Amino acid sequence: MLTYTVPMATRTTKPRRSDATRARILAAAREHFASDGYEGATIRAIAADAGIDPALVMRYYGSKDGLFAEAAEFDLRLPDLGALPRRAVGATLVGHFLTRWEDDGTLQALLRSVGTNGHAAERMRTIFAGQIRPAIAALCAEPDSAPLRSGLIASQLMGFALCRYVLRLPPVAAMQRDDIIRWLGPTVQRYACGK
Amino acid sequence: MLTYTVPMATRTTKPRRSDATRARILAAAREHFASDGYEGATIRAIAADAGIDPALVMRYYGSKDGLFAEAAEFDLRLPDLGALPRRAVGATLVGHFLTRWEDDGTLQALLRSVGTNGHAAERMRTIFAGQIRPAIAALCAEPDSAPLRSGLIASQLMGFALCRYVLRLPPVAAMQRDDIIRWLGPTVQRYACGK
DNA sequence: TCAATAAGTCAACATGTGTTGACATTCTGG
DNA sequence: CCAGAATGTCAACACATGTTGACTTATTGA
Repeated sequence: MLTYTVPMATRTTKPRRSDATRARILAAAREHFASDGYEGATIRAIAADAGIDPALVMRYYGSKDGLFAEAAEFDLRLPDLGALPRRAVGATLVGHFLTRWEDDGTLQALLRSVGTNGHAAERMRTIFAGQIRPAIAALCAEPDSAPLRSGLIASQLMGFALCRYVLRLPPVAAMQRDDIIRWLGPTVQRYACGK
Repeated sequence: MLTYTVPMATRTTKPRRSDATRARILAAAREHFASDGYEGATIRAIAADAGIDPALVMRYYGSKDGLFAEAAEFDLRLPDLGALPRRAVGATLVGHFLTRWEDDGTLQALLRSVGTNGHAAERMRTIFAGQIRPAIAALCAEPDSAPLRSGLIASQLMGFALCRYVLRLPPVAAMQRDDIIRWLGPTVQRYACGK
Protein backbone atom coordinates (compact mmCIF):
# COMPACT_ATOMS: atom_id res chain seq x y z
CA MET A 1 0.00 0.00 0.00
CA LEU A 2 1.19 3.46 -0.84
CA THR A 3 1.80 6.09 1.80
CA TYR A 4 0.05 9.36 1.14
CA THR A 5 1.25 12.60 2.58
CA VAL A 6 -1.14 14.22 5.01
CA PRO A 7 -2.67 17.35 3.44
CA MET A 8 -1.49 20.67 4.78
CA ALA A 9 -4.85 21.80 6.11
CA THR A 10 -5.01 18.94 8.60
CA ARG A 11 -1.47 19.36 9.87
CA THR A 12 -0.01 21.82 12.33
CA THR A 13 3.60 20.65 12.33
CA LYS A 14 6.55 21.86 10.31
CA PRO A 15 5.81 22.47 6.62
CA ARG A 16 7.12 19.85 4.26
CA ARG A 17 9.24 20.37 1.25
CA SER A 18 6.52 19.01 -0.99
CA ASP A 19 4.10 21.79 -0.06
CA ALA A 20 5.68 24.02 -2.68
CA THR A 21 5.23 21.34 -5.33
CA ARG A 22 1.63 20.85 -4.28
CA ALA A 23 1.02 24.56 -4.66
CA ARG A 24 2.65 24.63 -8.10
CA ILE A 25 0.46 21.74 -9.21
CA LEU A 26 -2.66 23.45 -7.92
CA ALA A 27 -1.77 26.72 -9.59
CA ALA A 28 -1.10 25.03 -12.92
CA ALA A 29 -4.31 23.06 -12.55
CA ARG A 30 -6.36 26.22 -11.97
CA GLU A 31 -4.91 27.80 -15.07
CA HIS A 32 -5.58 24.82 -17.28
CA PHE A 33 -9.06 24.19 -15.93
CA ALA A 34 -9.87 27.87 -16.40
CA SER A 35 -8.76 28.05 -20.00
CA ASP A 36 -9.61 24.56 -21.26
CA GLY A 37 -12.34 23.22 -19.00
CA TYR A 38 -12.29 19.92 -17.15
CA GLU A 39 -11.90 17.51 -20.02
CA GLY A 40 -9.70 19.85 -22.04
CA ALA A 41 -7.15 20.09 -19.27
CA THR A 42 -4.86 17.05 -19.10
CA ILE A 43 -2.89 15.82 -16.14
CA ARG A 44 0.18 15.60 -18.35
CA ALA A 45 -0.07 19.25 -19.36
CA ILE A 46 -0.65 20.38 -15.80
CA ALA A 47 2.31 18.33 -14.57
CA ALA A 48 4.49 19.74 -17.34
CA ASP A 49 3.58 23.29 -16.32
CA ALA A 50 4.34 22.46 -12.70
CA GLY A 51 7.65 20.96 -13.78
CA ILE A 52 7.08 17.50 -12.36
CA ASP A 53 5.97 14.03 -13.37
CA PRO A 54 2.28 13.29 -13.95
CA ALA A 55 2.45 10.48 -11.42
CA LEU A 56 3.11 12.99 -8.66
CA VAL A 57 -0.23 14.62 -9.32
CA MET A 58 -1.87 11.31 -8.66
CA ARG A 59 0.08 10.75 -5.47
CA TYR A 60 -0.87 14.13 -4.08
CA TYR A 61 -4.44 14.47 -5.30
CA GLY A 62 -5.51 10.89 -5.84
CA SER A 63 -7.21 11.43 -9.17
CA LYS A 64 -8.13 14.07 -11.69
CA ASP A 65 -11.46 14.47 -9.95
CA GLY A 66 -9.68 15.01 -6.64
CA LEU A 67 -7.43 17.61 -8.19
CA PHE A 68 -10.39 19.40 -9.70
CA ALA A 69 -12.28 19.29 -6.42
CA GLU A 70 -9.43 21.08 -4.69
CA ALA A 71 -8.72 23.47 -7.56
CA ALA A 72 -12.40 24.43 -7.71
CA GLU A 73 -12.68 25.41 -4.08
CA PHE A 74 -13.84 28.98 -3.98
CA ASP A 75 -14.91 31.60 -1.50
CA LEU A 76 -16.85 34.51 -2.95
CA ARG A 77 -16.06 36.61 0.13
CA LEU A 78 -19.39 38.35 -0.14
CA PRO A 79 -19.63 41.45 2.07
CA ASP A 80 -22.37 41.82 4.64
CA LEU A 81 -25.15 43.24 2.52
CA GLY A 82 -27.22 44.15 5.57
CA ALA A 83 -24.67 46.75 6.63
CA LEU A 84 -25.17 48.55 3.35
CA PRO A 85 -27.60 51.28 2.32
CA ARG A 86 -30.40 49.49 0.50
CA ARG A 87 -29.93 51.32 -2.77
CA ALA A 88 -26.23 50.46 -2.95
CA VAL A 89 -26.79 46.72 -2.97
CA GLY A 90 -26.91 46.24 -6.74
CA ALA A 91 -23.83 48.25 -7.60
CA THR A 92 -21.88 46.76 -4.71
CA LEU A 93 -22.71 43.20 -5.73
CA VAL A 94 -21.81 43.77 -9.36
CA GLY A 95 -18.52 45.41 -8.46
CA HIS A 96 -17.66 42.70 -5.98
CA PHE A 97 -18.34 39.91 -8.45
CA LEU A 98 -16.36 41.65 -11.13
CA THR A 99 -13.35 41.85 -8.83
CA ARG A 100 -13.64 38.28 -7.68
CA TRP A 101 -13.99 37.11 -11.24
CA GLU A 102 -10.93 38.88 -12.48
CA ASP A 103 -8.39 38.28 -9.74
CA ASP A 104 -9.10 34.56 -9.41
CA GLY A 105 -9.52 32.15 -12.30
CA THR A 106 -11.44 29.59 -10.25
CA LEU A 107 -14.90 30.79 -11.18
CA GLN A 108 -13.95 30.85 -14.82
CA ALA A 109 -12.71 27.27 -14.58
CA LEU A 110 -15.98 26.29 -12.99
CA LEU A 111 -18.06 28.17 -15.53
CA ARG A 112 -16.25 26.57 -18.43
CA SER A 113 -16.76 23.05 -17.16
CA VAL A 114 -20.29 23.39 -15.89
CA GLY A 115 -21.81 22.15 -19.13
CA THR A 116 -19.79 18.99 -19.53
CA ASN A 117 -18.78 17.95 -16.03
CA GLY A 118 -21.12 16.94 -13.27
CA HIS A 119 -18.69 17.77 -10.48
CA ALA A 120 -18.29 21.31 -11.76
CA ALA A 121 -22.06 21.76 -11.94
CA GLU A 122 -22.47 20.39 -8.44
CA ARG A 123 -19.78 22.72 -7.13
CA MET A 124 -21.45 25.70 -8.77
CA ARG A 125 -24.76 24.76 -7.18
CA THR A 126 -23.00 24.51 -3.84
CA ILE A 127 -21.56 27.99 -4.18
CA PHE A 128 -25.00 29.27 -5.06
CA ALA A 129 -26.77 27.55 -2.20
CA GLY A 130 -24.05 28.10 0.36
CA GLN A 131 -22.86 31.62 -0.39
CA ILE A 132 -25.15 33.60 -2.69
CA ARG A 133 -28.52 32.51 -1.37
CA PRO A 134 -27.74 33.12 2.31
CA ALA A 135 -26.31 36.55 1.55
CA ILE A 136 -29.50 37.58 -0.21
CA ALA A 137 -31.67 35.97 2.44
CA ALA A 138 -30.01 38.12 5.09
CA LEU A 139 -30.95 41.16 3.10
CA CYS A 140 -34.63 41.11 2.26
CA ALA A 141 -37.69 41.46 4.40
CA GLU A 142 -39.60 38.46 3.06
CA PRO A 143 -37.27 35.45 3.28
CA ASP A 144 -39.56 33.36 1.07
CA SER A 145 -38.50 35.24 -2.03
CA ALA A 146 -34.77 34.96 -1.32
CA PRO A 147 -34.13 31.77 -3.33
CA LEU A 148 -35.83 33.18 -6.41
CA ARG A 149 -34.11 36.55 -6.07
CA SER A 150 -30.68 35.01 -5.67
CA GLY A 151 -31.34 32.73 -8.63
CA LEU A 152 -32.14 35.73 -10.80
CA ILE A 153 -29.01 37.52 -9.64
CA ALA A 154 -26.93 34.45 -10.36
CA SER A 155 -28.43 34.19 -13.82
CA GLN A 156 -27.45 37.75 -14.73
CA LEU A 157 -23.98 37.63 -13.23
CA MET A 158 -23.07 34.21 -14.60
CA GLY A 159 -24.48 35.07 -18.00
CA PHE A 160 -22.43 38.22 -18.09
CA ALA A 161 -19.29 36.31 -17.13
CA LEU A 162 -20.03 33.74 -19.79
CA CYS A 163 -20.29 36.40 -22.48
CA ARG A 164 -17.28 38.34 -21.25
CA TYR A 165 -14.72 35.70 -20.24
CA VAL A 166 -15.70 32.50 -22.01
CA LEU A 167 -17.46 33.62 -25.18
CA ARG A 168 -15.64 36.95 -25.34
CA LEU A 169 -18.42 38.67 -27.22
CA PRO A 170 -16.64 41.84 -28.38
CA PRO A 171 -19.10 44.43 -27.08
CA VAL A 172 -19.27 42.73 -23.68
CA ALA A 173 -15.56 42.00 -23.38
CA ALA A 174 -14.79 45.64 -24.17
CA MET A 175 -16.95 47.13 -21.43
CA GLN A 176 -15.26 49.15 -18.71
CA ARG A 177 -15.86 48.49 -15.05
CA ASP A 178 -17.91 51.66 -14.62
CA ASP A 179 -20.16 50.84 -17.56
CA ILE A 180 -20.72 47.34 -16.29
CA ILE A 181 -21.83 48.64 -12.92
CA ARG A 182 -23.99 51.29 -14.57
CA TRP A 183 -25.80 48.72 -16.71
CA LEU A 184 -25.96 45.65 -14.47
CA GLY A 185 -26.28 47.47 -11.15
CA PRO A 186 -29.94 48.43 -11.53
CA THR A 187 -30.84 44.96 -12.76
CA VAL A 188 -29.28 43.26 -9.77
CA GLN A 189 -30.76 45.92 -7.51
CA ARG A 190 -34.26 45.12 -8.73
CA TYR A 191 -33.71 41.37 -8.42
CA ALA A 192 -32.42 41.81 -4.87
CA CYS A 193 -34.93 44.25 -3.47
CA GLY A 194 -37.31 45.49 -6.11
CA LYS A 195 -40.64 44.82 -7.76
CA MET B 1 -11.32 7.22 -52.92
CA LEU B 2 -14.65 6.95 -51.22
CA THR B 3 -17.83 8.25 -52.79
CA TYR B 4 -19.81 10.57 -50.58
CA THR B 5 -23.51 11.06 -51.02
CA VAL B 6 -24.51 14.56 -51.97
CA PRO B 7 -26.20 16.31 -49.01
CA MET B 8 -29.92 16.79 -49.25
CA ALA B 9 -29.82 20.58 -49.19
CA THR B 10 -27.92 20.73 -52.47
CA ARG B 11 -30.10 18.22 -54.28
CA THR B 12 -33.46 18.62 -55.94
CA THR B 13 -33.94 15.09 -57.24
CA LYS B 14 -35.69 12.12 -55.71
CA PRO B 15 -35.05 11.61 -52.00
CA ARG B 16 -32.72 8.77 -51.15
CA ARG B 17 -33.32 5.98 -48.75
CA SER B 18 -30.39 7.14 -46.62
CA ASP B 19 -32.04 10.48 -45.88
CA ALA B 20 -34.01 8.89 -43.08
CA THR B 21 -30.84 7.45 -41.58
CA ARG B 22 -29.14 10.82 -41.85
CA ALA B 23 -32.02 12.41 -40.02
CA ARG B 24 -31.95 9.78 -37.28
CA ILE B 25 -28.23 10.35 -36.80
CA LEU B 26 -28.71 14.09 -36.62
CA ALA B 27 -31.55 13.77 -34.12
CA ALA B 28 -29.56 11.44 -31.90
CA ALA B 29 -26.56 13.74 -32.17
CA ARG B 30 -28.60 16.76 -31.07
CA GLU B 31 -29.86 14.88 -28.04
CA HIS B 32 -26.44 13.69 -26.99
CA PHE B 33 -24.74 17.02 -27.60
CA ALA B 34 -27.49 18.73 -25.64
CA SER B 35 -27.26 16.52 -22.60
CA ASP B 36 -23.56 15.67 -22.53
CA GLY B 37 -21.77 18.45 -24.38
CA TYR B 38 -19.37 18.04 -27.28
CA GLU B 39 -16.71 15.87 -25.66
CA GLY B 40 -19.20 13.95 -23.54
CA ALA B 41 -21.17 12.82 -26.55
CA THR B 42 -19.51 9.90 -28.36
CA ILE B 43 -20.00 8.86 -31.95
CA ARG B 44 -20.55 5.33 -30.77
CA ALA B 45 -23.39 6.33 -28.47
CA ILE B 46 -24.99 8.50 -31.13
CA ALA B 47 -24.76 5.69 -33.66
CA ALA B 48 -26.25 3.24 -31.18
CA ASP B 49 -29.20 5.55 -30.59
CA ALA B 50 -29.67 5.94 -34.32
CA GLY B 51 -29.51 2.16 -34.67
CA ILE B 52 -26.58 2.06 -37.09
CA ASP B 53 -22.84 1.54 -37.18
CA PRO B 54 -20.48 4.32 -36.03
CA ALA B 55 -18.68 4.15 -39.36
CA LEU B 56 -21.80 5.35 -41.08
CA VAL B 57 -21.70 8.58 -39.13
CA MET B 58 -18.27 9.22 -40.55
CA ARG B 59 -19.41 8.48 -44.08
CA TYR B 60 -22.29 10.90 -43.86
CA TYR B 61 -20.77 13.70 -41.82
CA GLY B 62 -17.06 13.27 -42.38
CA SER B 63 -16.01 13.74 -38.79
CA LYS B 64 -17.32 14.48 -35.33
CA ASP B 65 -16.67 18.16 -35.95
CA GLY B 66 -18.69 17.97 -39.15
CA LEU B 67 -21.54 16.29 -37.35
CA PHE B 68 -21.50 18.90 -34.63
CA ALA B 69 -21.38 21.71 -37.17
CA GLU B 70 -24.56 20.42 -38.76
CA ALA B 71 -26.26 19.55 -35.47
CA ALA B 72 -25.51 23.01 -34.10
CA GLU B 73 -27.13 24.87 -36.95
CA PHE B 74 -29.79 27.07 -35.46
CA ASP B 75 -32.23 29.73 -36.51
CA LEU B 76 -33.60 31.83 -33.67
CA ARG B 77 -36.52 32.95 -35.87
CA LEU B 78 -36.56 36.32 -34.20
CA PRO B 79 -39.70 38.32 -35.01
CA ASP B 80 -39.48 41.78 -36.54
CA LEU B 81 -39.05 43.90 -33.44
CA GLY B 82 -39.68 47.11 -35.35
CA ALA B 83 -43.29 46.10 -35.97
CA LEU B 84 -43.89 45.95 -32.24
CA PRO B 85 -45.01 48.59 -29.75
CA ARG B 86 -41.82 49.78 -28.08
CA ARG B 87 -42.84 48.78 -24.58
CA ALA B 88 -43.61 45.20 -25.62
CA VAL B 89 -40.08 44.45 -26.83
CA GLY B 90 -38.72 43.05 -23.58
CA ALA B 91 -41.57 40.67 -22.82
CA THR B 92 -41.77 39.54 -26.43
CA LEU B 93 -38.08 38.76 -26.60
CA VAL B 94 -38.08 36.84 -23.34
CA GLY B 95 -41.13 34.83 -24.35
CA HIS B 96 -39.72 34.08 -27.75
CA PHE B 97 -36.38 32.90 -26.39
CA LEU B 98 -38.10 30.76 -23.82
CA THR B 99 -40.07 29.02 -26.53
CA ARG B 100 -37.03 28.53 -28.73
CA TRP B 101 -35.02 27.13 -25.82
CA GLU B 102 -37.64 24.61 -24.90
CA ASP B 103 -38.83 23.20 -28.20
CA ASP B 104 -35.37 22.74 -29.68
CA GLY B 105 -32.37 21.30 -27.86
CA THR B 106 -29.83 22.88 -30.18
CA LEU B 107 -29.21 25.96 -28.07
CA GLN B 108 -28.77 23.82 -25.00
CA ALA B 109 -26.23 21.69 -26.83
CA LEU B 110 -24.37 24.81 -27.83
CA LEU B 111 -24.52 26.30 -24.36
CA ARG B 112 -23.19 23.16 -22.77
CA SER B 113 -20.20 22.92 -25.07
CA VAL B 114 -19.32 26.60 -25.23
CA GLY B 115 -16.82 26.34 -22.39
CA THR B 116 -14.82 23.42 -23.66
CA ASN B 117 -15.17 23.47 -27.43
CA GLY B 118 -13.96 26.19 -29.73
CA HIS B 119 -16.39 25.34 -32.52
CA ALA B 120 -19.34 25.67 -30.17
CA ALA B 121 -18.11 29.04 -28.95
CA GLU B 122 -17.57 30.23 -32.49
CA ARG B 123 -21.04 29.11 -33.47
CA MET B 124 -22.57 30.92 -30.53
CA ARG B 125 -20.72 34.09 -31.50
CA THR B 126 -22.05 33.68 -35.02
CA ILE B 127 -25.61 33.41 -33.79
CA PHE B 128 -25.07 36.51 -31.71
CA ALA B 129 -23.50 38.55 -34.50
CA GLY B 130 -25.76 37.26 -37.25
CA GLN B 131 -29.15 37.10 -35.57
CA ILE B 132 -29.38 38.91 -32.25
CA ARG B 133 -27.31 41.99 -33.01
CA PRO B 134 -29.06 42.83 -36.28
CA ALA B 135 -32.49 42.40 -34.71
CA ILE B 136 -31.62 44.90 -32.00
CA ALA B 137 -29.91 47.23 -34.45
CA ALA B 138 -33.14 47.43 -36.45
CA LEU B 139 -34.93 48.53 -33.32
CA CYS B 140 -33.12 51.41 -31.71
CA ALA B 141 -32.66 54.97 -32.78
CA GLU B 142 -28.91 55.21 -32.20
CA PRO B 143 -27.30 52.28 -34.02
CA ASP B 144 -23.99 52.79 -32.23
CA SER B 145 -25.35 51.35 -29.03
CA ALA B 146 -26.84 48.26 -30.67
CA PRO B 147 -23.84 45.92 -30.15
CA LEU B 148 -23.63 46.75 -26.47
CA ARG B 149 -27.38 46.46 -25.97
CA SER B 150 -27.57 43.11 -27.72
CA GLY B 151 -24.60 41.90 -25.71
CA LEU B 152 -26.37 42.76 -22.48
CA ILE B 153 -29.52 41.02 -23.62
CA ALA B 154 -27.54 37.95 -24.59
CA SER B 155 -25.86 37.93 -21.20
CA GLN B 156 -29.16 37.89 -19.33
CA LEU B 157 -30.88 35.34 -21.56
CA MET B 158 -27.93 32.96 -21.79
CA GLY B 159 -27.29 33.24 -18.08
CA PHE B 160 -30.88 32.42 -17.33
CA ALA B 161 -30.77 29.42 -19.67
CA LEU B 162 -27.57 28.27 -18.02
CA CYS B 163 -29.13 28.38 -14.56
CA ARG B 164 -32.39 26.82 -15.69
CA TYR B 165 -31.41 24.10 -18.17
CA VAL B 166 -27.77 23.28 -17.51
CA LEU B 167 -27.25 24.03 -13.83
CA ARG B 168 -30.88 23.45 -12.91
CA LEU B 169 -30.77 25.76 -9.91
CA PRO B 170 -34.01 24.80 -8.17
CA PRO B 171 -35.57 28.25 -7.80
CA VAL B 172 -34.81 29.09 -11.43
CA ALA B 173 -35.80 25.73 -12.84
CA ALA B 174 -39.12 25.93 -11.01
CA MET B 175 -40.17 29.29 -12.43
CA GLN B 176 -43.31 29.45 -14.56
CA ARG B 177 -43.35 31.10 -17.94
CA ASP B 178 -45.36 34.05 -16.68
CA ASP B 179 -43.00 34.70 -13.80
CA ILE B 180 -40.00 34.53 -16.08
CA ILE B 181 -41.48 37.14 -18.37
CA ARG B 182 -42.49 39.27 -15.41
CA TRP B 183 -38.97 39.24 -13.98
CA LEU B 184 -36.76 39.22 -17.07
CA GLY B 185 -39.01 41.28 -19.32
CA PRO B 186 -38.22 44.66 -17.74
CA THR B 187 -34.51 43.89 -17.69
CA VAL B 188 -34.39 43.05 -21.37
CA GLN B 189 -36.65 46.02 -22.08
CA ARG B 190 -34.19 48.39 -20.44
CA TYR B 191 -31.20 46.81 -22.21
CA ALA B 192 -32.99 47.11 -25.56
CA CYS B 193 -34.40 50.62 -25.33
CA GLY B 194 -33.83 52.12 -21.94
CA LYS B 195 -31.45 54.30 -19.91
C1' DT C 1 26.67 7.24 10.01
C1' DC C 2 22.91 4.97 8.30
C1' DA C 3 18.51 3.26 8.00
C1' DA C 4 13.86 4.96 7.27
C1' DT C 5 10.99 7.89 5.01
C1' DA C 6 9.71 11.48 1.74
C1' DA C 7 9.98 13.13 -2.98
C1' DG C 8 10.11 12.26 -7.48
C1' DT C 9 10.90 9.51 -12.04
C1' DC C 10 9.95 6.03 -15.43
C1' DA C 11 7.81 2.82 -18.29
C1' DA C 12 3.90 0.55 -18.92
C1' DC C 13 -1.13 -0.74 -18.71
C1' DA C 14 -6.10 -0.42 -19.57
C1' DT C 15 -9.45 1.98 -21.70
C1' DG C 16 -12.16 4.78 -24.65
C1' DT C 17 -11.94 7.59 -28.51
C1' DG C 18 -12.27 9.16 -33.57
C1' DT C 19 -11.31 7.20 -37.70
C1' DT C 20 -10.29 3.98 -41.63
C1' DG C 21 -10.53 0.47 -45.24
C1' DA C 22 -12.01 -3.96 -46.54
C1' DC C 23 -15.97 -6.45 -46.89
C1' DA C 24 -21.16 -7.73 -47.14
C1' DT C 25 -25.83 -6.53 -48.43
C1' DT C 26 -29.52 -4.09 -50.65
C1' DC C 27 -31.43 -1.34 -54.06
C1' DT C 28 -31.97 0.33 -58.89
C1' DG C 29 -31.79 1.39 -63.77
C1' DG C 30 -31.04 -0.30 -68.41
C1' DC D 1 -31.59 -10.20 -65.15
C1' DC D 2 -27.65 -8.25 -63.59
C1' DA D 3 -23.80 -4.94 -63.27
C1' DG D 4 -22.95 -1.05 -60.56
C1' DA D 5 -23.97 2.07 -57.22
C1' DA D 6 -25.84 2.97 -52.69
C1' DT D 7 -26.18 1.48 -48.06
C1' DG D 8 -24.49 -0.63 -44.23
C1' DT D 9 -21.32 -3.78 -41.15
C1' DC D 10 -17.02 -5.39 -39.11
C1' DA D 11 -12.64 -5.49 -37.22
C1' DA D 12 -8.91 -3.06 -36.50
C1' DC D 13 -5.65 1.04 -36.14
C1' DA D 14 -3.57 5.07 -34.02
C1' DC D 15 -3.69 7.87 -30.44
C1' DA D 16 -4.42 10.24 -26.07
C1' DT D 17 -5.86 9.76 -21.62
C1' DG D 18 -6.02 8.57 -16.46
C1' DT D 19 -3.78 5.57 -13.65
C1' DT D 20 -0.49 2.22 -11.49
C1' DG D 21 3.58 0.05 -9.36
C1' DA D 22 8.39 -0.58 -9.36
C1' DC D 23 12.27 2.00 -9.12
C1' DT D 24 15.78 5.88 -7.98
C1' DT D 25 17.26 9.88 -5.45
C1' DA D 26 17.19 13.18 -1.72
C1' DT D 27 16.20 14.34 3.09
C1' DT D 28 16.04 13.60 7.89
C1' DG D 29 16.23 11.94 12.62
C1' DA D 30 18.37 9.07 16.09
